Amino acid sequence: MATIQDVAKAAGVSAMTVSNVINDHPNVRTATREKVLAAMARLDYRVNVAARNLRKGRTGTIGLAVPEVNGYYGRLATAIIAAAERHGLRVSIEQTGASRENELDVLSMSRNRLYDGLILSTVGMGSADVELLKVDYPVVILGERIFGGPVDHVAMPNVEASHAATRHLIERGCRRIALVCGPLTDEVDVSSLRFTGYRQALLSAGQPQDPELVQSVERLTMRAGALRARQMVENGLDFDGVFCVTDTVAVGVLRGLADAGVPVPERVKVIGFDNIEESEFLVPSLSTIDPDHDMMAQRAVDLLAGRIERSERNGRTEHGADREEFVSSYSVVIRESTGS
Amino acid sequence: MATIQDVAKAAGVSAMTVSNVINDHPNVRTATREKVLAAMARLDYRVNVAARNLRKGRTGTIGLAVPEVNGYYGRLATAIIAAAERHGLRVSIEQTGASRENELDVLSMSRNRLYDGLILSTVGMGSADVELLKVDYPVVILGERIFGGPVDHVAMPNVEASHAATRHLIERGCRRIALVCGPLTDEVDVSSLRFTGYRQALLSAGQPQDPELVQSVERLTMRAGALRARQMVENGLDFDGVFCVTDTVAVGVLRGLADAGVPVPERVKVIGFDNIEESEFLVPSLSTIDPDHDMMAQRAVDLLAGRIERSERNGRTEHGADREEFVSSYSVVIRESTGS
DNA sequence: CTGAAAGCGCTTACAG
DNA sequence: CTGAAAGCGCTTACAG
Repeated sequence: MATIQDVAKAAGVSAMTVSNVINDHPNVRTATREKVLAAMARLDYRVNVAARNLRKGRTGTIGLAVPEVNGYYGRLATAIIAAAERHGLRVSIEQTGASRENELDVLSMSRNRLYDGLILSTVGMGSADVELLKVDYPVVILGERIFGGPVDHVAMPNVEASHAATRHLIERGCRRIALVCGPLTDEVDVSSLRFTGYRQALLSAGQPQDPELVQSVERLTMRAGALRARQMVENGLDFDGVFCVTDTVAVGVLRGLADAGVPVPERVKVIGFDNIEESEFLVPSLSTIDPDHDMMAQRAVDLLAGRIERSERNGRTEHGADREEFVSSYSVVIRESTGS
Repeated sequence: MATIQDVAKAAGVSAMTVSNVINDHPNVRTATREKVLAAMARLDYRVNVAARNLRKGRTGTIGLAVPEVNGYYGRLATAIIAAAERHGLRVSIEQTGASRENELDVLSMSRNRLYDGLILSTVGMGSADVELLKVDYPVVILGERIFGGPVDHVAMPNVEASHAATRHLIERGCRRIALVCGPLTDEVDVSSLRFTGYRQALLSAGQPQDPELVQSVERLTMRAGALRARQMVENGLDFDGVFCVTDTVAVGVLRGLADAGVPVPERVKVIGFDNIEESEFLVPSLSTIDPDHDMMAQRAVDLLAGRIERSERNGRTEHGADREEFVSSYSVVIRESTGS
């Protein structure tokens, strides 16, 4: 593997001049540049990024920590990679498996200067862990659970959008609306926030809040949704609408209702949240909330890139003061499952 | 940011001893080790990975180049990240967008020693590009299109599994089986290979091969599948079975048939390929081919890790001679769409 | 069991 | 427009 020294020798110039050519610095005579380029081609020279990183103190790579690279997070990751590319940044993906421990691990790993910054999708960490976000490199939180922390935050309008989804069911004539959600906690997680929006909508409409209608499943998977929907029908639960806190679990709910012989939307109307790709093509197609994923991704990367630039100029990562909280826009997508 | 020198000074030892502690080398007295660990904790020391990489000549990171991180490739990426972790390797994902150019870009980028090796999912490159795979670092090809190349290769049993899928439809009584596939080429791409399996099955069963039944769409998306299925019915095409070359396009086909009022499986039976997560929960649930993704991922990473180790020992990446070609196993998953 | 020193391959003030 | 040299922060033969 040829080094910059080899090229310098072959071209009859100094290493610095080779470096100048590589980095497109202006002060190189055309003739010199060409000599160097020829030597580089001849020796099949490739810059050693590890050496450059060490010298520059940055790697040009950001970390993206998500629970997994599937479904919703796959879509998000795709958007983030695209946005990072526009900033000339590479993305390295870490899977956290939604565990608090792994999320914290990622935080201390990245400190190793492997990444110039980190986009962390918090699912396991709670607001009690806010202090641990005070690391000495740029971090952007993407998701719920941590608000008012020491770093930039990009989130969805969970409460408002859930309110709108539930209201949509009410407007379609539903009077007994079930909620299928994950475990409800005191934390500001996805399920709890969307539950709040659901409750608010019922309240605004003057509908009674029957605890039996709140169907919490352990994990928001298709399988869990299918199982729970069947149980709801078998147990004789009286309901004519379902707000599912994710499209993924809604796919299962639609399946479970079909298994139980309940026609959607005739007898029960269903709405989800996320607008994953398949929602449009299910039978019946799934009404849902469409948060602006691309904008969230773009924003998260922009914020991080800004932090990286500033911390480079200052030599320090600042905390507190000027942090940003961005909430994306959303729309209600009306399809067959709510009787479009 | 504390360096190893700072720690050495604080602990009253040499940098080398600190290094020995960090890397768990045996020859350190317990008392010394503890002094060093205490100093590390006090200074909040984190190893500088860039420096270590430069010194070691490797990064502990492998590249994974896939068209996108969604659907099928998301699942694969998840499995690969898990497998790499077992080898102590980090994974950096590059999106190629299925273009030949980007795939070639990734090949030359990684040469920059950013990655210790590369898993490349070829979708755009063709067999004409085989020579370009002769790079001086370990590469494993994951996918079709390039067989007999200079590097290890992990593939699916496309022809055999497609044969089995089609035979399943025949056994269910289908006599006019349509194929929904991508563009058919002379290359060994997914569509062409699966088309071959389809044709073989028809041949074995003594069924006529009607070119009208081969429905090639530009891109294998849900939308394209839905549109094409509707057109097939509207155009009065006579068919009682459909083999879709991917589950993704099959989701669309099921939707399109529903739009056209064609009951599945009563009038038309449908089978896909890939066994993506949602296939089980569609209405009707989708019969499909389940290739062993986890095994493919595991195998690809094992092969790459082996190459990395050997090229480290030899200081050279060998080509040709001992390359491996691994074909995964598969099973036919029978569900409602073929009238289970 | 521990240390002094070289060197991995770059980039960048500083000179000229 | 070009060069000599220092230094980024590690690891590792080589000594002792």
